[in-house]
Amino acid sequence: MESRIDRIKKQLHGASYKLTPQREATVRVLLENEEDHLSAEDVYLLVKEKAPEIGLATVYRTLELLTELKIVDKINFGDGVSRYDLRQEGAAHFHHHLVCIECGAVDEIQEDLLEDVEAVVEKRWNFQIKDHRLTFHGICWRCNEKHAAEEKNKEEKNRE
Amino acid sequence: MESRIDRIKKQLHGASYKLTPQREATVRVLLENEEDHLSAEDVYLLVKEKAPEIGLATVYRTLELLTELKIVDKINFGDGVSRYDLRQEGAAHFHHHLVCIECGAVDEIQEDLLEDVEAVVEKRWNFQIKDHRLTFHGICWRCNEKHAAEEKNKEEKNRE
DNA sequence: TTATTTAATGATAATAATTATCATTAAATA
DNA sequence: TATTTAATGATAATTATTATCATTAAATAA
Ligand SMILES: [Mn+2]
Ligand SMILES: [Mn+2]
Ligand SMILES: [Zn+2]
Ligand SMILES: [Zn+2]
Repeated sequence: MESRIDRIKKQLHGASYKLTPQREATVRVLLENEEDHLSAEDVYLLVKEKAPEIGLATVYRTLELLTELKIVDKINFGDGVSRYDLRQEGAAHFHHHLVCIECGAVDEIQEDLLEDVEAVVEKRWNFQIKDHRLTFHGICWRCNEKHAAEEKNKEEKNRE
Repeated sequence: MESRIDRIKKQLHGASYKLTPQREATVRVLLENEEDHLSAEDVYLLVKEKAPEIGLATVYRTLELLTELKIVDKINFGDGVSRYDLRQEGAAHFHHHLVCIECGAVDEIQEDLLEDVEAVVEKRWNFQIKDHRLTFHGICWRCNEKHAAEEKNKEEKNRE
């Protein structure tokens, strides 16, 4: 974890930026909530708990900077706010997302899965792919299981 | 074209909405600019040319309605505005996009390409896919060709 | 038809996310 | 130490979108 911070520090230095206390606090919040998809406001509130003097503008600026350096990815799930997602270290591409239209959960797919598709796109459309965004909208495994259980229950009642 | 409007009219009626003159004017603008990716404001300005009395709120409402009925898809390319895209008639899923990071062009891929990936996601993640968004970011064929031409030019100069 | 209810519209106010501004502070450098 | 530069925090400005509400159009009932 500390090493992760160190590596991010080096990435910043490499682009001649400093890891100021505010920036570090922001990065820590992102690391501590890696599985979430926080908005700038979300990050701001969490950072404030540990560094109450920080300003919202600084959080926006830091998130913008981290996006520029491809340390985080900015993503929009269509709810009117941008969300920020730590990129897996060394990942060539952004990971994929599963958005549940029933419960709102957002799950992640770290596997690439797109290698073949990208090969086709690069060749057939002569498009040099640098990154991508792939989001599936549908019903998550939790909701699916819940429905299956309900279904089973109903059948049992019917048999009585 | 007229038949396309008629079918949309029927879709609206099927959900007990009317195709009012304002709604029709909005749909026509979308049909006439099918290859574009217009924002609500863009649509508003274009509709105004033919139906100057229309209000911005009505355009927003119409676009929302059309999205609900899956006649258009709402998409966000990360530039802070929602864009509206007519769905291909009878298409199960939204088409894909190629966003050029050099010239800003947005091209479309109508082919599915994701069948295999979706089969994997449905099975391995027990996720019931209803729709998706897939956008590639990179360098478009026009910019690629331009670079190739420049490269060739430079080589020729060198040989002299 | 005319009266009445309902749906849709247009103008505009309100909201909310993001960006810009600017004075202040911290850090780096001379 | 003095000076330049980078970063910050407060807050104003901007902008896309949504909410409100009076008015109009359409559908329906009488
Ligand atoms: Mn994610
Ligand atoms: Mn499109
Ligand atoms: Zn769910
Ligand atoms: Zn291009």
